Amino acid sequence: MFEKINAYALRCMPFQPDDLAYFDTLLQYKKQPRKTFLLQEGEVCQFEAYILKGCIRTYHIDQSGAEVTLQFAIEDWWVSDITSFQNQTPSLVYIETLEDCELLILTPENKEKLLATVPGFERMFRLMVQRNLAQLQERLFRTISTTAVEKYLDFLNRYPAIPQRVAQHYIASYLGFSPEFLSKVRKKLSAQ
Amino acid sequence: MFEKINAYALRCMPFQPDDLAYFDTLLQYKKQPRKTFLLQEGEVCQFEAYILKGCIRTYHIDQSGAEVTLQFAIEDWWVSDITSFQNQTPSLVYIETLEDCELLILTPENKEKLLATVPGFERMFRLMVQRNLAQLQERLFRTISTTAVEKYLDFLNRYPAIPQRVAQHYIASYLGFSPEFLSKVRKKLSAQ
DNA sequence: AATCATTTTTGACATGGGCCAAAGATAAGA
DNA sequence: TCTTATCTTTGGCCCATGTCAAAAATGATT
Repeated sequence: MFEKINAYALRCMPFQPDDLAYFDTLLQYKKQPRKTFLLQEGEVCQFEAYILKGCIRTYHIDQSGAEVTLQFAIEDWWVSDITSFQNQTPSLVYIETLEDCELLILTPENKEKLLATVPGFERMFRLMVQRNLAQLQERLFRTISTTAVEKYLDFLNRYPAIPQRVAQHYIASYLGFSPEFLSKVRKKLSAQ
Repeated sequence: MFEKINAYALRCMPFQPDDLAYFDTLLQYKKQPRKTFLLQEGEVCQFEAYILKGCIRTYHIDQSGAEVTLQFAIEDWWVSDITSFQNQTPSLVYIETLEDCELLILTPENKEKLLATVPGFERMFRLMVQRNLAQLQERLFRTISTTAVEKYLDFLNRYPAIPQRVAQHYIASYLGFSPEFLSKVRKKLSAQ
């Protein structure tokens, strides 16, 4: 059950076996059925979840009621609303399973214990946030300065596993255009 | 010279006077004239700079040669390319002064010393990154789902001090549209 | 297998915002 | 103060993308 997540940790930092063993004791295994929410807008996020199995989407609903997808996550990724989790403030986003999922959950209390006991984990979580920030920055640049075709091709390159698993209109909402238009983009691309 | 930055630190964490005194010894005062670069694309960022005086812009140049402004920063803000700084990897951005500036510089070595000596500063820098991440997320949502008029009004609200200090076309490049179009947006708004 | 719900595709039409070029306005530097 | 460079405004035209509505395809449930 814990091999994958331990390997993830080791890629961030050379932990000792007993550090990892302790880490594992703080994780709660949880099944979460398809099309259910791990978090809804307004709630305070009480988890960082490592995905053993399944596919999850984080999204925001804007004033006009449209969904904007912030992130897709699959096996070997973490999902959370880190802002809400850290500050214990109400979240702006929904976190929803797109498939039946198996997760390992880290609660705020257990994270605190972990960091107090094995400070090396600070590094792992810092790297995760930093990676997030860097990716988000690049995504902003792309959102502002590339065309729909470029955005879609870039998405396929960057996340080749996702299109096979999630409905196309979710990808449109990630890229920032309408599902109809994504369909037209795809038609255009396949015509060549 | 250090009152403002010490006050900044205290807003993040209740430091002891001698912690702050030590912090101050690690900061290098630096003048930087208007229209010069603190960092250029491809360089590795060797600073986090606290702005005592002046105005700074961080931007990226995309494939087609267009500038996308990532951030404006004025007095009592920090600027850096944190991704490049932490990983010591080449930066994707330019950091340029828009006015004559006075800065307090923290180098990677001094930051390391600081964190080793006063671990409480971890918190300050973590908060800074986190705030950054939260803001960037919200900005992405706005970039995707609001109109040009809404973006501009939101900018005025969020950063009322900026428009008085920076050229309008920089604001356009922050909001993601052409300078001509921003001018038309402003005309439309003033007509009402 | 049949039905119902959800997605995707298509086409017609509307529009927000880009691009270009020229004219005005402002600011910087000598 | 004058000159020159930079920035902003304006107008015209164009195209990328949105919206709406309907049809086709796919998937889920009984």
